[in-house]
Amino acid sequence: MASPSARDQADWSDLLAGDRTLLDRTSTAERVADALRQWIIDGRLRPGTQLSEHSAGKALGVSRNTLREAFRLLVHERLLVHEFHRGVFVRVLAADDVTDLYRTRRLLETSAIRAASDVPPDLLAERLSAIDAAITAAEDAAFEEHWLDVGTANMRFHQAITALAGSPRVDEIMQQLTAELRLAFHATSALRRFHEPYIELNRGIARLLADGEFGAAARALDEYLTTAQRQLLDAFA
Amino acid sequence: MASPSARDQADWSDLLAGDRTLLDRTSTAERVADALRQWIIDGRLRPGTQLSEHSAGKALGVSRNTLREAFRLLVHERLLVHEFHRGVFVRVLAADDVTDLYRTRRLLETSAIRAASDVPPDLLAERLSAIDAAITAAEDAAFEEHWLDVGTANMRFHQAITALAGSPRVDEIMQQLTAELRLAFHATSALRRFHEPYIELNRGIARLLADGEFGAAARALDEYLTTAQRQLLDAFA
DNA sequence: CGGTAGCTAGTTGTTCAACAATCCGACAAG
DNA sequence: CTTGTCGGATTGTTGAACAACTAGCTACCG
Repeated sequence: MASPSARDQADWSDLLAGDRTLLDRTSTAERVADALRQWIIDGRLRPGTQLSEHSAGKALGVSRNTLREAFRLLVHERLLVHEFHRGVFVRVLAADDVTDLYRTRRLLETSAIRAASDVPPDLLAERLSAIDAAITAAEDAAFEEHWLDVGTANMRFHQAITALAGSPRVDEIMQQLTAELRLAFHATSALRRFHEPYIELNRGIARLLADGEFGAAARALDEYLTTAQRQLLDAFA
Repeated sequence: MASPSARDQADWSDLLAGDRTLLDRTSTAERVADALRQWIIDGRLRPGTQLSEHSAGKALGVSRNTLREAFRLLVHERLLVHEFHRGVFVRVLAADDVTDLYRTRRLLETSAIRAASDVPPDLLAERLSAIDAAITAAEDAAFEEHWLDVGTANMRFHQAITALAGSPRVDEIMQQLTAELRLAFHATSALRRFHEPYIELNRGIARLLADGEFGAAARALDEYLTTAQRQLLDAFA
């Protein structure tokens, strides 16, 4: 018990416990849901598309029951809508949805920034570097003119912002919101014009955060999101 | 088209469209999920209980597949946990979960209060009256010594607080958080001592809101939640 | 010509039965 | 006390079957 080898074994079990969740997640329905989610996020499945159980099941090589379980998961994430006795469709966002998505984002992101003032310095530095990494990734992708990747990196910037709150639940909520937002982005064809100008604004906000100007950063982000929302709503009409 | 009967028909279709969502929600899996959710929230299913597919399916009179769909829904709401090849269990909250739940609540509720300053007066009055109604319900239930109902009314108070943000998504997030919180409450046997003292504090916050003192109300709620969190964490040990 | 009722074909909702994969406890061996 | 092995029980997944429903077509009637 007090021997060195016992101590090693305790360390092993801790490490294994951390990985267990990753190894266990091999359910067929979840993998199907992962694939569908990726297809929707990438825009390979356009909003409004109907996913028939028979053809989708045959295409993916899974049974109807398994596929229905996967559908349920994505319906709960709001990526699909389920109409009783009619089928499931890739969600089509309405203008109201965009408004509410941005309202929720604004609330979460600005609160997370304000909560950052209570974070211990070492943790804060770690989270700020995650924000910087996302911006750098966006800059690199813009240089190579991969506008879809720019969008992905921008999303990761905003997720890193909410991660300042240090809450797993808030992180998951934000992840779901960003996936939902992709549905809106696919409505705008000009991805470049939509994503490119925000990289610089993101850099500015990161600078304010690095200087500890949390209030100013929150205000800047609030204004920023209002602009983005308006631009996206315009593209809807 | 312009005849009175055509107008009547238009009115009918509007009315029917409003009810359709209620009538359509007759999926067996969802009704099963509703029943299970209620049992968990009421404490009839204690945290840690395993729900075997066979016995639960026989008890509810539904097939295994339908039951599994219902399980998926509740797993996604974090009321159940699913362990691969082992089964589903009523969630057992850890201290970390309670901490994170309160962190998220604090973020959402205080932000919603701060957002209330931008709400038009007539809408604001409506939402404030919903808050008052919840407090009154709690007072009545306390008078009759129905402590479970006091807890329910208190939850509704907090949901009414977040409703100040005016966002359907925030409302849904909060509803899920409160359901999850019930799991924690069932760990404390002394429901009365836990819920009763907060009624008066709620009333005080409502008064601040009615006076337009949003900043003070947010600060009071923040402190309040910190106290409640500590009390709940103590009950966990 | 316009609209309505009924019919048909195809899809979804739900159940059932079967088999494979996995977990769990018990028991035996070192 | 740990390690292997085995058998029963539970879950994961599939396929088929039937009921319930939707949508589009047709024929009929005014």
